[in-house]
Amino acid sequence: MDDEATAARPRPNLAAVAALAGVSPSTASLAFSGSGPVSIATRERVLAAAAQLDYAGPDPRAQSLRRGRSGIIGVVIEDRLRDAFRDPMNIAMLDGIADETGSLGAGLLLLTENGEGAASIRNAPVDAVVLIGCSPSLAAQVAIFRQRGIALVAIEAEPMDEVLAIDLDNRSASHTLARHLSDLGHWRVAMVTLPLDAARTRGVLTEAGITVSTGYTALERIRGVREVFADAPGMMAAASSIDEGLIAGLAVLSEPSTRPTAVIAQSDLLAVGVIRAAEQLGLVVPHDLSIVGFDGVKLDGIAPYDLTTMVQPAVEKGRAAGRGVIALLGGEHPRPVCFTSRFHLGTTTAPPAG
Amino acid sequence: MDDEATAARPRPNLAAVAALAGVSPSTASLAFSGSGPVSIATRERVLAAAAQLDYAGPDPRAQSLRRGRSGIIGVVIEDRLRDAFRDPMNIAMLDGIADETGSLGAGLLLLTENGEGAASIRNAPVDAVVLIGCSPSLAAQVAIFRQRGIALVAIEAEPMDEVLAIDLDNRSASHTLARHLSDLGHWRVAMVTLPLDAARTRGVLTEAGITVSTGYTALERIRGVREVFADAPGMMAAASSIDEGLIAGLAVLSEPSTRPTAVIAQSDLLAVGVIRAAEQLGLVVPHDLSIVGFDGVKLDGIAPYDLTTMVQPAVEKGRAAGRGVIALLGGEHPRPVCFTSRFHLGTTTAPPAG
DNA sequence: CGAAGTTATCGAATCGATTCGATCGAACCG
DNA sequence: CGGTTCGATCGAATCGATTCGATAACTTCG
Repeated sequence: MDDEATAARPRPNLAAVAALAGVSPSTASLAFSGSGPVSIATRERVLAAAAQLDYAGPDPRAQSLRRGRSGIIGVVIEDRLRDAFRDPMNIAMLDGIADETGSLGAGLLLLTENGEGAASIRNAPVDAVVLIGCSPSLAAQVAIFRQRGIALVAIEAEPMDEVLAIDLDNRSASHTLARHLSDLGHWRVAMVTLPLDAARTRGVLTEAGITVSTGYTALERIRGVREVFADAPGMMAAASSIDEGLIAGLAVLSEPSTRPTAVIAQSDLLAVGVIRAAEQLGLVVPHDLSIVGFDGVKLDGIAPYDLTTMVQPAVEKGRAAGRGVIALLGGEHPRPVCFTSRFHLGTTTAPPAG
Repeated sequence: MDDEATAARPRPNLAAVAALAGVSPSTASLAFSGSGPVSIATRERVLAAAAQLDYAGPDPRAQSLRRGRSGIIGVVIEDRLRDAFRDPMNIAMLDGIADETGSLGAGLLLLTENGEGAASIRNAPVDAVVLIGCSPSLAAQVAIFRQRGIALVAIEAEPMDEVLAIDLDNRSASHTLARHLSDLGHWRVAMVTLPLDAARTRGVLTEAGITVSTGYTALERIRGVREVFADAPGMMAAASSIDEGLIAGLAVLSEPSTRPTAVIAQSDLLAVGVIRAAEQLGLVVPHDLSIVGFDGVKLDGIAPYDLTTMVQPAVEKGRAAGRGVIALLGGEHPRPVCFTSRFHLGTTTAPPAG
């Protein structure tokens, strides 16, 4: 009964509508798309026939085959959505992309690179792809998309051929932060970094680890710091989150003899975690320990700190990526963009106590 | 030069590969899909030809037309991604959906219902759609998808025909919280609710507002509370966030003469905001004011409270929705699911002071 | 050695719409 | 009044793959 009701009602197609309206399929198509000369009477007849048949409009699958465009933009996210969306910067970028590409029609397709997700990278019917953040298998992904002839935009990734780069001044921004601490008189400075490799290994930052790293953003930020503090040690976090900042912060601060007077965290969330760690160890910020972050996340609701940080235009980065996608699809050759971060002096930095 | 390089390289299709390999397109298709008897020699010849032409595999657009399936699952999100993803529950659900539907192939397509997004609802090449949370235009959306013959799953929405419901025990869970406060001796209890209408109106909860409301979850939670406190007043927030909780909290608590002894916030984030409001007004939680939330968000990193709340299985809800999608696409008739929340006694509730 | 049964391959129809070029009729102009 | 032009409509090809039924070759068994 139920099955019959469902199965016995095959979706009508444009040809059926055209037949009922007494016109050819081509005319019916014209009537729907609005492009091309169709008399008002005919159009209304077609629309009436469509209504009578409960026709929902042209099948997007057929359209995308014929037009060679699906209207879908892919966004490649790291393994788990949960992890990716924990970082407010990623959400902001996604929002910016959605803002600009909304007019294209279909929407944003979330693609993950893990396991069975590889299939999604190979099979997704996307017109263009935005690569958010750096991924271990970035090169492999880019190769696949290139072979498929799909337009590519990468946010904060190493420059690559045929990939439109949307970059951030990670290195000089980090330099600015380091310089700020240096100016205050700090010289024992440690870093808490974003993940450097695919495995998101926690632990001490080593030169070997840097060499094989695939984390472009993290690397650039390290380089910026080391332009000022050439030997600054570091601790790698497994993600950009408060929890991870706490873990890394405890590791960095727990040993009093090697305790730095300032910590440069590669994200605001990590910085908040480091502050927590400091508090747990009885250190007063900024008296005993200066802390800087990166991103400019609004912490109003999250933590009662005014963090010294570099504010980056995350939504704007997403918008630029979205505009880049549109330009590429329009056959243009947009130029790469590099955004600059703005220094924000908060209350978490001060001259070293000693 | 560049244009020539790009334009002069039309993507090869399966027919071209077949021609080069000296077989028919049908055989080449068999060789790629692996379904059907193809001799090893032939398959290798086809694959070699594909490699030679730099063929990236069957075009997903053509496949989806032929097969009638795109492998894409749509997820309808409220207006702005930013707003939707501010709520950890939504992220958790999305993650659960992704978990279960990952095997389907293409990925999750984010659909928004605003302005031009309406086009995306009408045109998205999706096989099924998960409606997350309640939307003002839910009925209209459902009508469109139904007409298009797209399988529907709704998380926490009013029961509708041909829509698989994944529900939560919002009413009885809220009853439990209210009962908890009642048992402690509270009788002047106020609510801070999730948005009740499309406009996300802030302000005093009115009976008229309840009547025209489209916010299923918010309504159910109100009903649960009013089973215990029949006349409990409320303040509507514009979103589930700490900021909004602060605003609503200040509104509820600022007038000492009408100040409640307990506040039932409809989400943990709202509850944290209300606690902030209480602190700003010099009230001590839980001595001067008891506060309960809803959701069971991990606040470890966000706020130093152990909130009394109902813990809901958000990821599991998403998983159930994902399984529902798969079942529906498999032609099954899955039964609706209703999850239950678990009471968590924290340190934000106590008997009233007076 | 011929009938029955496999196995590999091919042809052609099909999915549903778009679009270019052709056609037909009517209005317009000299 | 005949030729031209413009507008509306139609036919047919096309997008790229999948899949069913047919065919051919080849094995197996009586």
